[in-house]
Amino acid sequence: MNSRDPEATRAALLEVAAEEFAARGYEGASLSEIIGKAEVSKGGLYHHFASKQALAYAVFDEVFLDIFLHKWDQQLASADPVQALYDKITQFASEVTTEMMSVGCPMVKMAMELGQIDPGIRERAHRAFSSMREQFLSSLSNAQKRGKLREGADPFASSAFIVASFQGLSLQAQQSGDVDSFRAGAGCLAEYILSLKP
Amino acid sequence: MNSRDPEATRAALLEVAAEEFAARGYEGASLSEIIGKAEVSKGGLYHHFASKQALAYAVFDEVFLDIFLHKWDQQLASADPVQALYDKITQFASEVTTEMMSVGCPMVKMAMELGQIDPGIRERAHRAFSSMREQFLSSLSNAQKRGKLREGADPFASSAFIVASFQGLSLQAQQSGDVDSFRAGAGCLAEYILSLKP
DNA sequence: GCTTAAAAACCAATCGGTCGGTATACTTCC
DNA sequence: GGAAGTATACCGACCGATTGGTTTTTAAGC
Repeated sequence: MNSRDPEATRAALLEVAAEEFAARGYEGASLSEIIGKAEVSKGGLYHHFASKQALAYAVFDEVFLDIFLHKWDQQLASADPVQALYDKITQFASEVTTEMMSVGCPMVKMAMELGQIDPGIRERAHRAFSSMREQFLSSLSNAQKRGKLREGADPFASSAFIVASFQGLSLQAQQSGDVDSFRAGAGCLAEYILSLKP
Repeated sequence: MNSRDPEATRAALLEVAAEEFAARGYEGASLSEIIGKAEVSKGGLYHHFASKQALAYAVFDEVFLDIFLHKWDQQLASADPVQALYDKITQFASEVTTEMMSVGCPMVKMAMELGQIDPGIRERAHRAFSSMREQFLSSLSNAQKRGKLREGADPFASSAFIVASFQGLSLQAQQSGDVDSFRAGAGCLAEYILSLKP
């Protein structure tokens, strides 16, 4: 990586760092390992990032956050988001394998490890969840206006519940490794979503 | 702590280690810090625990697991567990404060950090979730026999869903710090639980 | 030729872990 | 019951390795 291409160098560092942080956590990840895999020297890393913390912030903002915030884009943009969410979840539940479950969301993992310690991460996590909730709220509110969501349903509450439930199911699946209970639980969630239809 | 009381020494180490692991994570916690707060020497620690990993296993088994597995004891042992769960969740949602939300379950945190890396932790987490699911399943199945759970309900699926949803809500609350959306989400969960009544 | 990306050597601090040794307690034997 | 021997509990100096981070040097590109 001595081809003097700053953007490529930065991107390589960001990519490898994201892998390492996701796999070993913030404290567990070592800069030596990162620069080794990215084939960048120590000086190169510290030219682009002021500290390990700054690197983590960049990974959070530029890698993890994107994955997190665009997970439901397609469903929420649909003309009938309730139906789209139902379809996606039932489909996902039927296709899921043990390997898929073991991954987990890197954003959540980093927020969990550092949220209590690092105000910067806490703030970022807060913003991320707020954004996702707003996405759902906006989509479901519009759906309600178009008559695609039951009149009595509370879009705000439903948003919070759906997001949290899915996250909980994923987390439990990841830590438990039990496909059957994930499928069963996801079935209940799908059922709940269906109950939101008019 | 040179009063030669092995059990007390061990207990002190376990207690402090639990705090440190919960606050800073496994990698973030330092043995020097732990022995400092517990007022035990390095040799004392390594007399009781073979390694940092062994200490973490002990904390998991003897501290975190208990908290995790007995959280719903009272509700599940009730004559009408569905109603008891509903009551507990609505009560909790109404009483919850920002400080309470920021804690999070230490077992889940440790499982999240080490589950992908350490087979011992992965196995323990798997057992923990299985146990909790079995607790719910057994309680709900019995309730169904006694006519306290709707005939058409699936105790297995409902167990998985309730546990996962509550975990997801807690996690989102912890990372987001938003009391309102937790309350709203918990309201939906309570509503779902109520729908399981005959 | 000046700026800047990247490399390389280097730093103090801290990490988990080891080890020789000491003080206390429990057994054993006379 | 007291001496001797053994096991346990604990101490703290020390270890090599590694950590995140800094400084110095090299070299590429407008």
